[in-house]
Parts: sequence; C-alpha cells; structure tokens
Amino acid sequence: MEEMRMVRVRFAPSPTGHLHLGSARTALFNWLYARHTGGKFLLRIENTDRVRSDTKFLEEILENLKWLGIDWDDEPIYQSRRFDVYREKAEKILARGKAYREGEAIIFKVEKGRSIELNDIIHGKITVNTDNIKDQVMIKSDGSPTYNFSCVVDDSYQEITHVLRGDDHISNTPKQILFYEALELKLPQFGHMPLILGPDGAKLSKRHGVVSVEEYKKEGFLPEALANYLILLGWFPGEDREVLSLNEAVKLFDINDMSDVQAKFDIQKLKWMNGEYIMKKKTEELLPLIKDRLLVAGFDISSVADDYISKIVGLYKIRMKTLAEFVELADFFFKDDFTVDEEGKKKHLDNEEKKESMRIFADRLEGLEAFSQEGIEEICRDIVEERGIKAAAVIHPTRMAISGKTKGAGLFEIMEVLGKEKVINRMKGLKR
RNA sequence: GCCCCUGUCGUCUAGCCAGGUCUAGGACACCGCCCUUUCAAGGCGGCAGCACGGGUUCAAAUCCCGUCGGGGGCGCCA
Repeated sequence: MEEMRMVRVRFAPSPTGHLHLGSARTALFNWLYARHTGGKFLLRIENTDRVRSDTKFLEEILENLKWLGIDWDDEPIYQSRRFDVYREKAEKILARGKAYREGEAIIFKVEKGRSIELNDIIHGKITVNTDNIKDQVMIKSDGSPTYNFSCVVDDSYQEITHVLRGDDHISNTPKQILFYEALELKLPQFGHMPLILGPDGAKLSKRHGVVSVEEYKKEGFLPEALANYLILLGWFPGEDREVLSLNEAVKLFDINDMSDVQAKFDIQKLKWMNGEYIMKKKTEELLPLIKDRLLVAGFDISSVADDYISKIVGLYKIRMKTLAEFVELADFFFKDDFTVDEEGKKKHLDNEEKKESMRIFADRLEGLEAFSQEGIEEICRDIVEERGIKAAAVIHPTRMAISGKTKGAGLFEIMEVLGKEKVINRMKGLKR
C-alpha cells in the first residue's frame, strides 16, 4: 500500500526570536527529507502572536536558513493573513455541535474515554487517552487562532504529507488529530525527532548560553560545519562517516535511520568540526570572511594588501577553530600594540643572555637582502652554532618579542610575512 | 501530581527490528609517544560504555517484565 503522493514537508518558524539551533536542525531534517525524496520543502510563518512577532526576526530567520544552505519551494504562507480561514473552520466545527463558545472564544469539546493512536515514523506506536486532554481552544477571545488549530488548518491547506517536528510536540499531536477528525481532513504522517539537550541534560535553551544560529554565525562558525554537526545529532549517515556536505547528506538521508533518543549538544565537537572545514577551505575563500572578522574587531585594513592577509590566513587556517579565533592568534600582524603573554615574557625575555642572542640575530637580519624564511633561518642556525646554544634559546625570545605569544605558526614564516622592518623594530624593543 | 517519550564509553553514535560473527566498532574530548622552534595539523597507541534486577533461551547489548534514572508536555505561547 505504498502511497505514491509526493512528499511535502514544511518548516514553520515563529518570528518571535532568533532561529534556535534546535529549530535549525528541524528545518535541516525536513529539507533533507524533501530533497532526498524529490518532494517539496515549504515554509509557513507562524506569526499569529501580533505582539511578539517582529519582521526583523523573520528576515533574520530566512537569512539564517539560506546561510545554512537551506532553500525552500514556493512562497512562504503567513498565518497572520489567514485569520478568516481559521474562524470559518472553527465556526464549521461549532455548527456541528462539537465546540462551544465561552466569552469570545471558540472551544473544541474533547470527547472523553477515547484512545488515540498515532504511528510515529520515529517512535513507532504512541497511544494517548483523551481523558488526559482538556477541551481545546481553537479561536481565542481576541480572534486569533491557537497554535494547534492553525497548525492543522494550514498543514492541511499546504497539503503536508509528513509533519516532522521536535519531540516536544508529541503531546500536541493527539489534540491535532482530534481537529483533523472534526474537520474530516486526511491525516499526514507524523515524525517526532528527539530534542537537542544542553550539557546539563535539559532542553537546550537560552540559559545554556549561545543557542541561536545568528550567534554561532557571529562567533565565526562556518555554515557547512554547523549544518553538518546539527544533522549528526540524531542521524547517522552510515559507514562511520561524519564529515559530509549537505549534498552528500541529501543522497544518504533516510528518515528511518533517525534516532529516537535525545542528544546533548557538544560545543567541543562542533568546534572540531568547524576547524576541519576551515582548514580544508581554500585560502581565497577564507579571505573575505577573515577580512570581515578584522573589520568587526575594529582593525583598519583599508591599506592592507589582500596578499598580506592571505599569507597570514595560510599560516593560521589549520590553527583556528573559529574565524573569531583568527583575530586573537594573529593580532600582531595588524597592530604594534598587540597583547603580550606576561608569563611567556618572563620565561623567554627576562634573561640577558637570550636578549643578547636576539640582539645579534636582529643585527644580522639588517644585512639580509631578501627577507625570506630560508634566509632568516640560516642566520638563526648560524648564530646558534657559533654561540653553542640551543635553537630554542633564540627562537622563543624572538617569537615573544615579535608576536607577544608563546605559540603560533612557525617563527621563520611569521617573520617573513611580518616583514623586515617590523621584525627588527620589535626585536630591538622599538615601537612598543 | 497526571500523561507521553527515552536509557551502549564523559559526549555524539554503530550494533538491537531478523539473539551467536561483540574479548561491543567509530568520532569528539582526555592521556601518552612520534614529528618538531612553540602551538596546531598529521601519524601511532591508550583510558573509558551495554543503568539495575528478574525472566525466555544452549546462547541476550540485542526478546519479555519490573525498578531506577533522564527528558518533554499538561497556556485563550508557538
């Protein structure tokens, strides 16, 4: 009895806040299902709450979806424009004697003692007794529809075949089934995916800190990495695969492979994943993103050559986990008053012999015509040999002096990119 | 309180439906070694888990029951 009707799924954000990671994941799975099956992925804007809804949020949500790589079919529908439809449907139920008025509201009468069964795609059979369901408001006193009612009217209107949403809607589903029956509508299939939990095991929410896509974007996460990580929470592509593009995921996606167990959000793994994407990205692709970062961080790069920035990106792309980290790691390339690691300074610079070695190093560098990595290293190695000291005794103090840090890219490559003048000035303690 | 969902390493998961091939596999994190001018990256190795108790069976992570634990929902919010 395989039905041949085309898959139609939807994502129904409420523009009352930022796009939450959990919602983004829900959108991702719906999209994946639609694209895998060749069906349609539709949008519905649930803006019935006139007070809290804001077009600013709507724009951001749509922008975030696109950013993540999600596209949608047809024009989104807006619930705020369909109030007359909800009222009409509610009146119909009222006329059949299955609802009553109280105040200005229209309330659905729930028949007691019934058992409602739903065959969830992800959880299997779920049974609820209507004794546990109160009468349900369909139209509120202010004339707006309730979530459960408008949801049913619109899922039916949009001919949704599969309602894939978060676990937290499981208890809504029997109520909605009652509305489907009252309106004599065809039921879609339901699939409730487990929620994302915070590190403490509670539903991921604002109290866990950063939970909106917008904030992750601002922290310098790549959309590919965020999307990749999110779809791994609750779905397994098979063959121990973890890093995969959305295109590959579309090919491999099978809703039957979805887990019915809640997953905790692990920022560590997300960072690792982000690092993977950053280091595999071409430097040219990273360049504009990094320039944005520098601008946001307050650097004036109007007179800085792209070529210079590109070289630095090349040195640091395997070292940063987020784009934001670039600024911390490479600040000294863009300003002379860079931050200095005090412990490192004490360890590597508060020593006369080391300073002396560094002074000699700086003097000899003055005579170096082509300021290349190789030439610099040769001079360094010569000094080390002449003075019978360890290379580290010159390298660490120099790194501290020119970058203020104890870690980072290879010293000689840093020096070449920074350039002769700055390197020598910093080594001699000038312009600090 | 009532209702519903759920329980494999610290975390994400494979295995469970069709019980033996599981001395339970992979990934993140962590630890160690190698490489090395530091930090990363890379290579190699290590630590660590079937919530518990009963069944069923020759055999259970896999099937059944119970206990305990975790989560969600019970709005004229969405």
